[in-house]
Amino acid sequence: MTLKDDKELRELIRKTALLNATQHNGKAQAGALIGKIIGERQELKTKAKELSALVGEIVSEVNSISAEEQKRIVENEWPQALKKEKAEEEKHLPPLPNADKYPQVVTRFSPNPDCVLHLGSARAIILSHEYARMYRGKFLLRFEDTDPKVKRPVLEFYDSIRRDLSWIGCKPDEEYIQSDRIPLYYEYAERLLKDSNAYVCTCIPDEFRKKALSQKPCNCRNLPPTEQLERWNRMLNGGYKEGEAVVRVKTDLKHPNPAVRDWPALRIINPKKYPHPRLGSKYRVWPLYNFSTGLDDHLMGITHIIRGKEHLTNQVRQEYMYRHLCWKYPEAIHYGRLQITGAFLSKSKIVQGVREGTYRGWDDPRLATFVALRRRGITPEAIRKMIIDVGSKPQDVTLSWENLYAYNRKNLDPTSDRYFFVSEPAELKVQQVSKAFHAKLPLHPEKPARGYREYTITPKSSDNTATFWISKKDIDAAETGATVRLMELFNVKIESIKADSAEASFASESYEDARKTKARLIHWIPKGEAFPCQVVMPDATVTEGFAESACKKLKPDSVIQFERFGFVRVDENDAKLTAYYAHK
RNA sequence: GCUCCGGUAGUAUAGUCCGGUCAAGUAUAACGGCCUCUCGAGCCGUGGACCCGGGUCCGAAUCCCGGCCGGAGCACCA
Repeated sequence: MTLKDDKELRELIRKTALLNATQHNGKAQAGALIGKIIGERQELKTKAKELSALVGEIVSEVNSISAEEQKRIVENEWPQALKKEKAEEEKHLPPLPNADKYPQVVTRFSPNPDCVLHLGSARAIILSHEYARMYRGKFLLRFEDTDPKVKRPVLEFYDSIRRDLSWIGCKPDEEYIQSDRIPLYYEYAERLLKDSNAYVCTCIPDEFRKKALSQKPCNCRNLPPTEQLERWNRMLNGGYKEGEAVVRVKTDLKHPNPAVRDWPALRIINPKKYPHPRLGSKYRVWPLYNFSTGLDDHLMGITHIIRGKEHLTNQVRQEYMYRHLCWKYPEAIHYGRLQITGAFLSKSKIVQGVREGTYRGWDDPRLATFVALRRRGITPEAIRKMIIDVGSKPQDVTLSWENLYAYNRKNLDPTSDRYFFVSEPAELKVQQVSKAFHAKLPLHPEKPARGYREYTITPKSSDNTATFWISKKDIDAAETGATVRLMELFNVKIESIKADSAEASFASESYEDARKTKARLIHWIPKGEAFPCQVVMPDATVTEGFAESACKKLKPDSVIQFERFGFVRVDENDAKLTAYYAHK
């Protein structure tokens, strides 16, 4: 039977075409239809050409019908089909490669303790931790502190990293410090030397580089193991000085990437001149990154390495060593660089800025360090969610703060109490207040159970006036003669405006009046109920003003919303309230 | 220069491996409206993208080739 005679198929095409046409201004498109039809009836794949002709025929029939008529037919014959369905799904991480080949997934985060943690490290941390959790595996912390000279570790950062990790919700299951494992690295160095898989190179670096570039071995490479071990001992006992000898792991000298050829594994650092912050002058031979990391990843049973793509060639280098030792290289995921608009995410810039005093400290609001984000009231959940959404792709990403704020707002909005903060206070004097008013302001607009702040406004008996603090911004926006509502209190009519103050008269009490006239709603603080407050903004400038007196009882670290101003985190609260601005 | 990697709306992401129900989904931002005693939240709606050029194919975001753009590595750093 040819397709042309297949009644059922013709009907399917007609239905699909009509549906398609009603969705696209009365004109169905043959290409899209063929896709849909084949999607539903895979067996037609081989007859695509024939099908294409048939679809073309039916489509021109359908397209010649008017749009109204098409719609009528569809509504009559397939009323169900017009309904749109929306599938909602929670985003999770894609599966890890070959996770089922290992008895347990083990991931690691391995920082050099030479700086505090920042958003740039968040990807390695959160993805490694999240994957470990997803597969009920283990997440290890490993301090890579084997360079006492160029990237010297600093004692305070071991602890700050532990704290930051636990704040972000990624507590490690185990912790290792590489500087405690030096004898282990020595053992493997000897083994590689003994097996002629490594050699002690005493060439001056430039000379070696020339040889390597021309794919030739240097004179040290082929010396016998006994000689290598003798040289090794000389490295250890001081027979060579810093820079005079280095252990190299043998690779392929013909490897297309010169950077891979016979890479250095251990070198000498003058222990007197460059003592290690933890161990002092105990060692003079220190492993280099590829050696210690490569060994540890295997020895600690790491199954999945998640790190930046700058490490791609390091994997190639390390794989040579793995072959020498007959080990299998773990799965490795290399993600792209992460930036956030306007912030420096490089350790060197952060360290330099703090040291030079450009920033006030590691938690300066201009920085994207964890401590700075924490101080501003950015929640760990928001950061985690954002990083998980970004995932582990090899593309570079530039995040915008707005994005982070949106995640954070979702966390903060339901839990933050509301208060009034008057920035750059200006005086508002209201006349003709004939009686005392009682204002009851909810702490949260959607959750009355959270309670209220209450203020009684009693006019001065001599002239029936009441005086408030309001923001200069609201004074600037006010117009003489206009009505303004003091939120949850009463409406006033603006009589006169000066630079730093305004006068008004009582207009009415009901909220309905304000709605009818579309009066602006502004926040206020009764004179006498003002509590000095400063808000440190994200650019480190300070906005001075008054918080309402109910804020006196706020505890440091709580995050609140100053209405019509933004979310802030209470930083200090004694004679004066100091808050850090998070975002609108 | 050499060696690698990557390019989907302003931003981020889904889809790419294995071509078809993708005239491209989602979030956020923008815009408009509704709701709300906050400029917050919520709800509804609108606009917005497959880097470019060829090729294969009935059919390409997806496969192939070329180009362009971006990034990383090329340390006795991690």
